[in-house]
Amino acid sequence: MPELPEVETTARGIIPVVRNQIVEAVTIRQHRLRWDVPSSLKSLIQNRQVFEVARRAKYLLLIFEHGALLIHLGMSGRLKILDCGVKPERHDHVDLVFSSGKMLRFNDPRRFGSIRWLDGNPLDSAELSHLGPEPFDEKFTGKMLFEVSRGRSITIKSFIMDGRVVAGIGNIYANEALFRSGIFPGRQAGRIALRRYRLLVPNIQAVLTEAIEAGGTTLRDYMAATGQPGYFEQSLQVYNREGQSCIRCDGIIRKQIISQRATYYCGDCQRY
DNA sequence: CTTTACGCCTGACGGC
DNA sequence: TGCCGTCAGGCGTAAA
Repeated sequence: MPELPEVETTARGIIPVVRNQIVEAVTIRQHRLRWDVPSSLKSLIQNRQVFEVARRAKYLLLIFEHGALLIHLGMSGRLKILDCGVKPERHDHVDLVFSSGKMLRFNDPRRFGSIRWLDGNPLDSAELSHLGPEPFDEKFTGKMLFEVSRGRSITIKSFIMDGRVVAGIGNIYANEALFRSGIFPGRQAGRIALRRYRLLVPNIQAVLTEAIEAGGTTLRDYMAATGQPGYFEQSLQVYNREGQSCIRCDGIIRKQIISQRATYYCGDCQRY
């Protein structure tokens, strides 16, 4: 499900309910997520205060004084804000109940998501320290992408979806940013010129910003923690538009599998 | 080192 | 109506 804009929307949605709140209770109905939910979770966070909510790549962080809860939504995960006492539904795996009477509930049908505990400063953890810059970080520039890509034969689409290069770009927004930049997704990253990377970076930032402002993209089951769907689907220019006409030229949107992932592009304005 | 293929899971959908 | 194959927004790991 969620890429950076959806995780960011979720983070913003839970801040009013979670920040500065004390964890009163923890319920784990299903331990088996992508990684096992630690059985020590309750003793780690009960009666402790969340003092900040953050996002890094597609991870959500509930930051405590002594460590952080690292939440990943995988493909189908979501968080729900509810009043405590609401009966659980199918795939409601973990509840965090706060002393305010509100509850954060993790639901994930496919269980590709995860909830892990990180001791100490989360940014120093093995889980996060290998990540590249955030797309809005000043270190993320066309020049940087150009330099890091020299000698790489990987496709440009896989390259920008690699979290070690830049954090948080998933399949939908990789497709959209490459379309906006007129770059063929299957082109080798090492064979793209500096001026084209200088075009790509602001286009990545623009599509992510617009998607965040629209509350994300709801294709199947994505919902913000507040229960609101995202409205960016209607702004998608290539994703899921196979066979339809290009919004910019007379071309037709094609679909091709690149690096095992559905890839959409205009056959006319993304030639190389 | 880089690149690719493959699971981990459930549910929705289309074809027969 | 039901069965079966395919596909889905992520990502770590193993293998090449």
